[in-house]
Parts: sequence; structure tokens; C-alpha cells
Amino acid sequence: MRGKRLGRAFFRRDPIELAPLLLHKVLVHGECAGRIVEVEAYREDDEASHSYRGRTARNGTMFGPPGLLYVYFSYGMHWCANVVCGEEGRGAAVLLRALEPMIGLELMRERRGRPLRDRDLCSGPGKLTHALGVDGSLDGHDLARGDGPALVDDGTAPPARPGCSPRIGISKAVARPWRFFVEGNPHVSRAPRSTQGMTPRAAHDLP
DNA sequence: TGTGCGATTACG
DNA sequence: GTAATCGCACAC
Repeated sequence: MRGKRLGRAFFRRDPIELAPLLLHKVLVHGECAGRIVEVEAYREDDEASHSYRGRTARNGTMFGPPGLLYVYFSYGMHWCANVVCGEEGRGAAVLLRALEPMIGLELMRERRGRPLRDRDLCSGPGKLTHALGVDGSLDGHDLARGDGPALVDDGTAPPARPGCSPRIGISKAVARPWRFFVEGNPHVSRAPRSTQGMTPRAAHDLP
């Protein structure tokens, strides 16, 4: 994987600004790598965010410095990975929802344990962590330095016009269109794979 | 100390 | 459409 590891300054932004910038960056872990094609922004003043009611045992990592990996256990079965962002102590993060597999597809298929098409390997937040071997032991890992998982810029620019839609699987703040994805990419987790004419700017005025 | 439910997935 | 599966957050 040729490219440069993203440093802490890159992550020191509002999640709604950072989220579309993460599209086309590459998540690297061990022998596997995949290009980010779908993310969701979660702000601290956002009822759908784990950080909305302040720091707890589960979400402590969200309040750490930007660039930490926040990994939590979902539905008693799956791990989900986020990138902590904004100033330290804020409680903002971007959820990684789908990757386009690039390297280590056979290992991904082996981990996932099913005869899957490429597009089924990492097309969901629980799927991508499983495929890349990311679990709770990596909660709090610093993506900005050292070994282990990294976010890499391989020179591919983010999409000029990312898709934008409401976030998936939440029951609060459902109208906020803070899910961003690579329009038309087959590795995106699920419909809508095309934008609904929403813009993140408009979202700031939504309940 | 009890319990409802979730930033999901896979299968019928 | 819905079972699986369990830790967390908050009510009691």
C-alpha cells in the first residue's frame, strides 16, 4: 500500500466536514486494505450519537484526541469502527460503513466464512470490521501514529460530488442527512446508493 | 439489580 | 419479515 498515513491534524475537523473527506481514503490493517466508500457523521449535539449524553464506559474513546479508533460492540454480535474527530474532549466521530476491498480479499473471505462476492465482503459496518479483523481490542488505537490500523491517502481524491442521505439504522435525529457515500459504487452497504437531493448544509437546520 | 433495545447481519 | 445475541444505559 503506497501512500501516506493521515496525521492527527487531518482528523481535527467537524465530523460533517471530515466525513466526505474520508471517502476514497484507504483503511489498512494487517494484510488487508480497503477503500472507504461510505461513512456517517455523529456529532456530540446529536441524539443519535453515543456521545450525546456524555462520557460513559462504552464511549470514552470518543472523547479522546482526534485520530483514535472508536470500536464498539453492536447488537451483541458485531464490531463497528469509528474515527474520532474534532478537538479532544468533544465526542465527535465518523462511522466507517463500507469499503471497497483492495488487498487481502482471500483472507477477508476466509474470515467472513461464506462464499461471498467481493461486493459482500465489506458492504456494512459489521462486515468490514469482520473482514479486516478489527475488534474491541483496537478500541482507542491511535490511527495517526505507530503500528496497527491506519488511514492512508494513496493520492485518490475524494469524490467531487459525494452522495448524501439520512443515516441508517437509527431511531433519533433520523432526518439529518449525514451519511456520505461514493455515488453508484457497488460496495456501498445498501440503498439509497444515490443521493436524495439532500445537502449536509441543510441538515444543520433540521431537528 | 432488572430490563428494553440497539450506529447489524443473514437467512427464510 | 425476523431471529440471533449480549452489553450498555437508564429506570426502578
